[in-house]
Amino acid sequence: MIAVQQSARTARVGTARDASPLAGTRLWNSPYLSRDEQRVLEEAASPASSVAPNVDLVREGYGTDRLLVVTEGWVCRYTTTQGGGRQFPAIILPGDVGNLDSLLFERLDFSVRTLTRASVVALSCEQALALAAQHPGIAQTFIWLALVENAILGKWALSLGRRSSKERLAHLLCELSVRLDAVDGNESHFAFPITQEQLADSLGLTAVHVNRMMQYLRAEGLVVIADRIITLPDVESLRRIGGFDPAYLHLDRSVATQLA
Amino acid sequence: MIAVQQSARTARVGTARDASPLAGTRLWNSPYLSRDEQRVLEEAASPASSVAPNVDLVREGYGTDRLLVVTEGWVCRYTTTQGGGRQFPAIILPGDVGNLDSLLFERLDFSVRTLTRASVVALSCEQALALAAQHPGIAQTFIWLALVENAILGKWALSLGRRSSKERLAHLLCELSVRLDAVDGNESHFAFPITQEQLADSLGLTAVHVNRMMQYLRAEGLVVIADRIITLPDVESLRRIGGFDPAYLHLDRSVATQLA
DNA sequence: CGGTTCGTTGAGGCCCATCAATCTATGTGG
DNA sequence: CCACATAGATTGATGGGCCTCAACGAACCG
Repeated sequence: MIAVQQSARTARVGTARDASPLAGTRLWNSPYLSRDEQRVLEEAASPASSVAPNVDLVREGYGTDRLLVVTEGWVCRYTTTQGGGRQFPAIILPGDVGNLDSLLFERLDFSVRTLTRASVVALSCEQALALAAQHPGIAQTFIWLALVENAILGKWALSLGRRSSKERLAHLLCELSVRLDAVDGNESHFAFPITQEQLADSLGLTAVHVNRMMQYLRAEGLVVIADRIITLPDVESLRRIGGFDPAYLHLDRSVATQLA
Repeated sequence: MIAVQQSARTARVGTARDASPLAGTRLWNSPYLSRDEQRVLEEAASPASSVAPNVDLVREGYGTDRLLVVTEGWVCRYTTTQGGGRQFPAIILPGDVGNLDSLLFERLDFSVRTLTRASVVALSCEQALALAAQHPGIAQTFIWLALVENAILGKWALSLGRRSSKERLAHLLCELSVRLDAVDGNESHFAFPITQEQLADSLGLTAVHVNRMMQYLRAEGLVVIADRIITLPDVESLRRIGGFDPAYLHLDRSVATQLA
């Protein structure tokens, strides 16, 4: 099945055959990098290290001197209110950078935490900044990564502020399917290791209500979940419900077309 | 009154005496720019042009070849749901860039619209990118601008997802007072040209409910509004209500300390 | 002075939170 | 291999925060 291959590909970005642990990463696949710049980045990257689920990689108010590039597993950013409420400003999928902010900021204003077991490649911030200063393509890549994050977060804000719970869930599922490159025709199929409570923290809802909305989507035949694998048999309908238009992910010039 | 001077300062970033229309702008005041880089940016900027209130500068799905730097007035980004719901992912204050995304993206995934009469300085995207490639400080400045936008939006997501309407409003007022550099001791005082409907679109609420929460804050003596000027007599209490901590604005290395 | 925008107020209702219990799956130690 | 513990999913009952609809007042303006 194509879908299975895709979910395998998205679950692990780099393969043993690749020269660099960064291979397949958005940082590495950036359309703004020359071969030379790609090579320079590769050399600066540390080997991947494995991290258990539910581990904080960085805590809000603290900093790191390393950029964390996730190559396997799901990671989140989270922030909390004084009352204990938790909200994810981002879900970080294989290939994404977890803490781009560390490039310029001493202290992060969010925490970064693994949702599943994950593989993380580290890159010295100092070195990354120095490389950006020497190589325009690397600098542009960082700008690009930040702008795409921004675009995604902007749509999350729209969901959080103006969409019903059902629409929010549908929109998030559509976004994940596209970001994981798991859309195959009008179907989508990918590993879905996240709990309903974590979904709730992404959507600004309670786990109980996420459960009910998930049941609704299942009853409509728009979502099938089995063995932590999710199938979206009718992506088009789900997109209509969520008001999802993939344009904001700006995949036109990125990895997707590079592979084509 | 110091407060009045501050509100004047924040309402108009550049002054007639400044050589460049960019003067006072976050782009121009970036801590990462050398004098030389500042000068190069100045030369690339067009003179400021005035725009009426409620005018779209760019529409979602379209693009511009110009970076729009707001030097006077308030501007917003907005997105809409299929049902007509509107949400601001950002409020753009004097000194901010309205459409950083245009640097790299053909089409914007939000619209940019004036809330008040505004002055806008344009900067060719092509030229800006070329300058970023030649001048590391300019490239870092763009990264910095994008990361700060991201940090702000992340906190908005926390508000939208997990804070009550009262907390949301308090948090936004605190954020605006700091971004406008209008905090003076435990008081704050600044021009407040935004309607309650526009506030609602920032907060993911209805105008009716914003009105009620505003009344609540006024009744508590935490907000005073007269002649489109807002006064926060007790910033500390307002921050406690909103769970506001200005760290996420990352002002430590920026304009504020540059002026000191 | 009439029109328009914005702020204000009230009544009623719904979406989603809250609280609590049950069920299932997984894992773990004896 | 079973008893038990734990995490996650599910279900039900109840309530509240915010929305919706509607009307009115106030300020501004040509």
